[in-house]
Amino acid sequence: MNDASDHGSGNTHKNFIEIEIEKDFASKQELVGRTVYTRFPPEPNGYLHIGHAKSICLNFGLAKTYGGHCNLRFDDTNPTKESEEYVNSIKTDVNWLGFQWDKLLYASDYFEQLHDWACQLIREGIAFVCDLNADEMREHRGTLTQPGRNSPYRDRSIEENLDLFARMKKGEFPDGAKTLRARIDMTSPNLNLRDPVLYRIMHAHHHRTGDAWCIYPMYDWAHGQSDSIEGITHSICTLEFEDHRPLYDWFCKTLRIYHPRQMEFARMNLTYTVMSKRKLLQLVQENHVSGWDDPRMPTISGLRRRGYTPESLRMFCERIGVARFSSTIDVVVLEGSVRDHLNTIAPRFMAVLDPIKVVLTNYPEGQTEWMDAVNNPEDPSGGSRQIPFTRELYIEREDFMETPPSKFFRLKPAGEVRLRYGYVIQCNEVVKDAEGNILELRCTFDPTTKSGSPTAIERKVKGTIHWVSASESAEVEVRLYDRLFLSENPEDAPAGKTFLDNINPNSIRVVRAKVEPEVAKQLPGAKVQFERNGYFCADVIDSKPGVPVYNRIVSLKDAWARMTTRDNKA
RNA sequence: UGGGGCGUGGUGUAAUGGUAGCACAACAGACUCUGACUCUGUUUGUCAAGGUUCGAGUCCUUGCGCCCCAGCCA
Repeated sequence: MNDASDHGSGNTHKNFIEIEIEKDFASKQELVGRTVYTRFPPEPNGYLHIGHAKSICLNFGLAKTYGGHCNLRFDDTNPTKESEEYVNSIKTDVNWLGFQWDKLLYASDYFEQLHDWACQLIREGIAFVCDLNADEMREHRGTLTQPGRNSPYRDRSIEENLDLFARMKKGEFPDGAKTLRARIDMTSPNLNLRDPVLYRIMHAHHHRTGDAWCIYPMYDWAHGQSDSIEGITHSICTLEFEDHRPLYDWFCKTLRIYHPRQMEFARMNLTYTVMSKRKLLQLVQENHVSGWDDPRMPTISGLRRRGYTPESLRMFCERIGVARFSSTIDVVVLEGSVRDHLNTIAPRFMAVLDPIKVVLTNYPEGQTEWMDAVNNPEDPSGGSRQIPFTRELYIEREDFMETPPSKFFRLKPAGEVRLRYGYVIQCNEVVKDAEGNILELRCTFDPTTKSGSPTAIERKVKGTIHWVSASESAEVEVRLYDRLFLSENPEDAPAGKTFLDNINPNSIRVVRAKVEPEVAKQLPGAKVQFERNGYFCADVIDSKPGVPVYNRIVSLKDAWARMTTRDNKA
């Protein structure tokens, strides 16, 4: 067995699941000669989100760590909520995250077997057909503090149960008319054991089995047995299924079939977003976002479109760890992960998001110099490119201040700043309109300071800013995304309000940016860094050939912004 | 308030009963033609109270707090 400690990215200790797995393999007779077998079992009733990524990384990661296998199994036992669209999106997302399943399976593959096992239980007198309707059943179930009462149909004969169940299967009864239940214990303090429903009648078309069935197994009746059939050694799920484990165990034991071990871990919460399927659906349906893959959504498809890489998501899952404590992860951990990955791979470009014109009064009109610029300082093999330098340029509006604070290293009246890969310039004049708005900055450049020249090296200036030629640049649409919600926990809204009231009205800002020519040539999906701004991704949907539209994935860390906001607060 | 879980710095996550560590964040400094990256350093923690023990985050007792369960959803 391999050592679980080598996951990379710093996290060298084992989590509690790995520890338990190792104990099991060291001590359990039935595991001798076997390897770890896990499964990722989504219901295809929606799009996967970052919380699922944690489960995917865990299940597939365990298999990889221990040289075992992991299946992708769709828990498709409720045809009214499921569709092939979701099946396909889930397959895409799992693969995109970088994982290959051993087998692609469906709970519906086992419908026949599950049905046979149900008949077995009936024949053994431990399952019965119940005529109680939903309301009556709820009433008989009791409450958290009061025991339930036996169904009046609990003691039907085996023959009658067999007959009734067969007729349920044949379609003789309408939806809801009858259920098949296990005879366990209506007084159990665990509500899951109070004669749970095994089958319900649903005259619904299933996306895989069509109209072959009109009775469908419940989750509890399907899940453990599916694990068992597949030879899953460790069935890993989230904490809310903990109360179901006694049932899971009871079914395996009662059916006398291979018995996987269910283990639960805490699902993740993320600050500044919502994760429940219902709320995500609501955001989509009420058009608060453009769709499941809106770049502001915490869905895998949204993060992918935003520009997150599989590597960054895996790194994130590694960093947050696995435990049984319901934690809330600060979204900065997610943002930090994508920064760390993109820093190593993203080519650098210059882009001015909020341009202000600079005229170099001593620079020849009509002249263009091609300046050499490094593509990625983190990647020596990345090479370099040429950027046009001209008399008229754009710089970022916030890189100039007329009356700056003391630590402001950028351009100011009579001050000097280096233009990255260009020259050192000095600001001589601020041209304004009648209202006092700055129209342009008139500056002079120092010809001895050309980037890369020997004379440039001696010249030290505190600040370096990015720029783009006014005449030799392109213009692109850039979408500046911010967090979708204003509050850390959008769900805790004041009385009478909902999470929707916490939506950030400025979660997207669209600008036209001036960019160096190369930026306009990037292909959809390209991930780049706009120097001193952030990481950006050419949108896969809205970019057209030769006309990319950029999404801001995440800004760069900004010590200056931190410093200024802190001073303002003080 | 029946049952099941869970409480370790700001956020996560470790620690056969034996020096409370790691990551992220923050802060300070160094470096810097990205106020990025990198490097160095620093701050901050065992829910509480008792008990057992030479020694308790870990074991025991009591209390407090949080999460999950009353679908013919998963």
